[in-house]
Amino acid sequence: MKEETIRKKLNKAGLKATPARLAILALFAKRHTPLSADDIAIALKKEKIDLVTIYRTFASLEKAFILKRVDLRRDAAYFEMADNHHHHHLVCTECGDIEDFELCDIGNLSQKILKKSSKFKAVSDHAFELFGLCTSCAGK
Amino acid sequence: MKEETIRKKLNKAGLKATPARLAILALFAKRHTPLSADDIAIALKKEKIDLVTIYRTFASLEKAFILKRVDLRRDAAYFEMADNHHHHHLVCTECGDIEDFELCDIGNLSQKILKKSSKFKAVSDHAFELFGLCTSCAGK
DNA sequence: TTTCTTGCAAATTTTTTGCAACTTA
DNA sequence: TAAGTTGCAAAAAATTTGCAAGAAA
Repeated sequence: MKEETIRKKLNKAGLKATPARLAILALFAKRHTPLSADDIAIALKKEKIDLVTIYRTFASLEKAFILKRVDLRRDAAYFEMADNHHHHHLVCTECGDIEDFELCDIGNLSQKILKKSSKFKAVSDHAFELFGLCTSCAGK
Repeated sequence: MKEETIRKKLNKAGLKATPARLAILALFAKRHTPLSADDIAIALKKEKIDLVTIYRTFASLEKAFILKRVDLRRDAAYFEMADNHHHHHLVCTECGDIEDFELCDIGNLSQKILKKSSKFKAVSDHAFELFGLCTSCAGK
């Protein structure tokens, strides 16, 4: 993703295009896998971005729907670009390896569920991840 | 759930039926909502179960498939009885309120996804939660 | 009695807050 | 310049570890 695109995105959200945000978003755009605060600190150690800044960036970009949280059942919080083509993850419970998949019928499903619900009025997002064994871990 | 049932479950898993485990599982059986370590410590404060014990109980019961982890996008880890009728959650992003739903086609879906996968051999579990607004928060 | 569990203290790890200095628009 | 951001230090919260004492099978 071009820096210009990222700047526009931030702008539209009313967020300033600071070096930290640009670097973090560029990293998310380059890597197509969920990243934790620590992952980012390590990958951008040359840029020396404070962990606090990374956490605050997560918070502001999540609120702006630029990043989205991904549940990997790990210790730390993971995020991903929100605008990538809609997809979810197969997660290996043994080695943590991740594969994306796009097949996701959940838009329909969630409308059905919402209709049946007595307490909910709207659904804005969903978590959908599959946990299992990758070929190499299953072989062991 | 009767204590006898719980004892059997633990037994079958090769785990000892200690007071802490019995109390924790009884609580999970009574409340039908996901609970964090803290929730349990508070609910069972009369029993004075150490937080460390609760975390260790989570670990052993999760491994034994007696408890399962639930992703609520909160700060702490939440668990639930694993054997309850299969269900998932609508989670209000505003107030945290939870409603269960049972409609879940994911068994089929995950087989389809697995077939298409190049790296995965088996899927043993899935996370599927919907995030949105409950009626009362949507009204605000 | 043997093995598994617990509690306590202490350490780690993850995430958040306060505040002054500094950038971006 | 005004509003939003960052880094640093410190705190808070969540989770884990070591070890000796205690309980279950």
